[in-house]
Amino acid sequence: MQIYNTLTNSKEEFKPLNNNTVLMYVCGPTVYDLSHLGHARMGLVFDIIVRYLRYLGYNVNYTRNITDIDGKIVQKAMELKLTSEQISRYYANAFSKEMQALNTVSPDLEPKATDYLAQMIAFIEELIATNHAYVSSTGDVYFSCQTFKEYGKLAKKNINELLTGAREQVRSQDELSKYKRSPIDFALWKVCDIHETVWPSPWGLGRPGWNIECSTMIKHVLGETIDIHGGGEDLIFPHHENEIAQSECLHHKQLARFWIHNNFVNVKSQKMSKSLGNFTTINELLGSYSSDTIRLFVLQNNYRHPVDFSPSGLSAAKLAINRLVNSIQAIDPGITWPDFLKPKINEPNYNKFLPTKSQIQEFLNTLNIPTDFGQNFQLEFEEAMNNDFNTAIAISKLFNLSDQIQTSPDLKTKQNLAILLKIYAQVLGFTLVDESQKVPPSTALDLVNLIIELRNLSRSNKDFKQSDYIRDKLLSFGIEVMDSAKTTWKIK
RNA sequence: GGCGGCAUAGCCAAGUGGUAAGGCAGAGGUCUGCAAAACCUUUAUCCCCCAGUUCGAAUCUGGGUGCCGCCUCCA
Repeated sequence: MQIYNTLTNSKEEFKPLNNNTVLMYVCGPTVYDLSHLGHARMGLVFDIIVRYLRYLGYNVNYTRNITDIDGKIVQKAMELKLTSEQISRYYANAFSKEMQALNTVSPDLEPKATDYLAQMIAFIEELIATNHAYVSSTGDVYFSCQTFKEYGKLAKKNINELLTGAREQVRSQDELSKYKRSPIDFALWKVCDIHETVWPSPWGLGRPGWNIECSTMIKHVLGETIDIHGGGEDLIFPHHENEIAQSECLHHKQLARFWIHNNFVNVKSQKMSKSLGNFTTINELLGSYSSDTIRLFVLQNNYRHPVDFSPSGLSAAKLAINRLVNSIQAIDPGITWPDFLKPKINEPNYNKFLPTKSQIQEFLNTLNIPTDFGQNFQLEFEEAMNNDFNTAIAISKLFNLSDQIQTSPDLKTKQNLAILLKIYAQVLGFTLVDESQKVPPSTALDLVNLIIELRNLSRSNKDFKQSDYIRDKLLSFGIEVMDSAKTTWKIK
């Protein structure tokens, strides 16, 4: 299994530190607004990583934090005259629902910054005690970047260049830099006096800096060294760089062995972002496209390359998904699925128990799948995924399989290959639910009216045999028809 | 300015030394009372430009052009 590591800018063989257990932490959302496609991409990329690692048999501890301390949350709360907690709870909830609607596996742990204040303060105190941090004349606490000689190793930045860059650029921060020993030092604790959302600390009322929460929660939830740390590419600098600095200064241990970063969703080759206002929310998207469609659209691209958002791209993905859904119809409806493959969508956390390779293999052995094709398929699928999660190739194998199903002359082969397709689509998180015959309520109303109209046509033709048949049939569906001057109906 | 990335058919996109995956659109066909859907077949002598290394390059090296991201909150 090769994974591209941002730390070394190269693909490396992945092995967890401790046997079979993978400790994985992903930077989650700051909950102050609805999420957009870009957040969905982050969710989907790490969803695939968790799914596939579990498929390989790893015991993955998937932790994704919720940032519920942030100036933007405070600002929104003031605008709406609500508390920060109300705002963050609302949007954390919305995010969780959206991620579920996208059929992503839920994190095992979802720590919130507000639950780790004491630990953050202790963390900062230790950094001060070891001279990696200092209290400025304003009372704010800063991390002293120059005490960490490896500062810049993740983002490949040279500390001197950062210093010159900062001097030229951050003119608006002149005020601030007077209190910092170095312009690149970042805040660990900021004192402030907005009543609503401040916490007491040895340095006075205030809020923790953004970077300290992840270092602290990783330490307390997962440990001092984790296997995988992930997030969006824009977090590399300064956020992840700063996490490394804080944690490694304190623990003298590597914070994360593999750093995985996903690229962005672009709109007309410009980054989709809140600040540019060119975003489409996940909810809007889910109104027009299924989770499978969105998933295909995202996963057809390499996760380290930008995806260009376009309605035509999504429509293409929608049609493509149809082909897989149609091929699945070849499955014998009488098949008995093993427990681990049964849909358990109504159970909470159903998707945490993902089938492993060996479970799938055991089941496939009971079927009579032509070994030449079936085994090649699995090998090629895994070869693709083992190469830094090359979902584009893995998906193309799904379409190859679909072609095999359609062109195979033998019914049993068709059925078995369709089972193979369904299982491996599931490994990639596709549901392949056939939604083509889902009748929306408004259409149901139109249908009843159409049948009443046709029945009235029979009645006016004095074809009472047919009109009675329709009335009885409708009644058996629970729809009572009443003929007066005008025919009416109601649900009985 | 520094660092990083990208440039492949009409469109999206994988491939990073051995002769171009996959999806959409297009073309032809099967099916069909008509229509639609579905399915099948087919579609790049070539991978931004120039020079070089090599038996062999889209893939490596050097140079150039264009686009994007990070360096400031952002997945």
